[in-house]
Amino acid sequence: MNSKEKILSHAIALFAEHGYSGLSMRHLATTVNMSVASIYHYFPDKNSLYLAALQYAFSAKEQVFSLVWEAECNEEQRLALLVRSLLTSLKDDPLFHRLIQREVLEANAERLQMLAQKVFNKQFYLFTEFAGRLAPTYDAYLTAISIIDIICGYIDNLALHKRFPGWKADYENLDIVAVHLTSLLLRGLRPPLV
Amino acid sequence: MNSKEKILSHAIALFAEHGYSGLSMRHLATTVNMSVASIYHYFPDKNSLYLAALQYAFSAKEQVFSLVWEAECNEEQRLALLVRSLLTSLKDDPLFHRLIQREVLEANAERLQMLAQKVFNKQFYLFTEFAGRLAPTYDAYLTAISIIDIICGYIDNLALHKRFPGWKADYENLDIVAVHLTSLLLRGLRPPLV
DNA sequence: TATTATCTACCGAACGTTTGTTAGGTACAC
DNA sequence: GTGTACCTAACAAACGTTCGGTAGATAATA
Repeated sequence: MNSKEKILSHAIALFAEHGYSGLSMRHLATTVNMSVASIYHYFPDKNSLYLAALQYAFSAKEQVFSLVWEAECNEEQRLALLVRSLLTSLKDDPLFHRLIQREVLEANAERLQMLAQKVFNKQFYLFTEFAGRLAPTYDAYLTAISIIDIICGYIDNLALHKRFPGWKADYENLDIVAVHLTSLLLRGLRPPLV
Repeated sequence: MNSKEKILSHAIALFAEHGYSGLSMRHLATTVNMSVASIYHYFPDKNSLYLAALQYAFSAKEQVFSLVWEAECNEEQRLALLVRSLLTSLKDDPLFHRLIQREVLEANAERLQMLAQKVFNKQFYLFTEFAGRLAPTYDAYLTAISIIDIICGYIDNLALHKRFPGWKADYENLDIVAVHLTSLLLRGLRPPLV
């Protein structure tokens, strides 16, 4: 790993932890064992570094779901696989998860546009196609974002949910949660009962 | 509204927009038309001001759901009411929504504990009770957080979802979204088909 | 009632520190 | 000799915070 990649990978972790304005160039420089000036040798300013770190982080996640889309199974089994994969990949990579959360929260219109079009576009397209096959009775777009939101919402709010009275260790077991969410979605997306 | 409340209400808006480290005391002072020193007359430091602003914001939201819990209707109608109320109250008060999002994202264990126990505790209890009556077949806790997460997730990710190809203006119409989410949840929470 | 003391609400100006950024330089490779 | 990779040291600006003060209201005293 060369110096530029070393800076980027540390920047991802630190931006995820402290946010854009919460991370100083000196803090980053100390972490990567370099001088501040050396970082400016690779990136013109802090904002460019941040954008580069974002793209670097996302590029590594591009093909996470190819396994799901390419699996040879029926669409209900694919949903189970999808729920499990999305839950795990968000929970096992908290830095990436925080980075997305921060970006969705703080990004301006232009950056959100970039995120939607350059990073998630293809995956979202595959997602809506799948949603249409899984639940042809319903609007594929709404189906897709409902699946995404209930999964992401679970992980997003996990830290808070854990503090409510009644919490059991089971609820953090992704196998159990995945089964619960999958079956809820499967029933919910069946054609309406007359 | 006295000076202290004026400072707090502006602080809520500005912290929600810029985050803790993104908002300077000078910026806040300019916004409330006061000197920086005057703010320090009311609050000992920036951190105390932030905590005071949090509690001030949350105290106004305490009884938002009493209407839902007290409505005289069956539990399926109550779910519809709940989905509608939560969607609207998050979407119509984006400052409050952002403040929660930031807090869930950035808070340490201690602050999350306070948020869960001092702010949302009672509402969450009522929520799980309701979840148990609505879907007695399933785990009330998982039911409750699934309902919360799919609704909050929708609003949380709305800004991003809007940028995906295929987006229609309808999807921002809360009446339409509420109907979609309510019926998905109602079907999803029915007893399993054998 | 007049005077003095106390308190509250505010302010300008400054404190020392940290911020993003840059200028100018060294060491080594090609 | 030109370029890359890095450095120390400094810049101006912005940061959270504090000091010492003023103006006016309120209370206490004579």
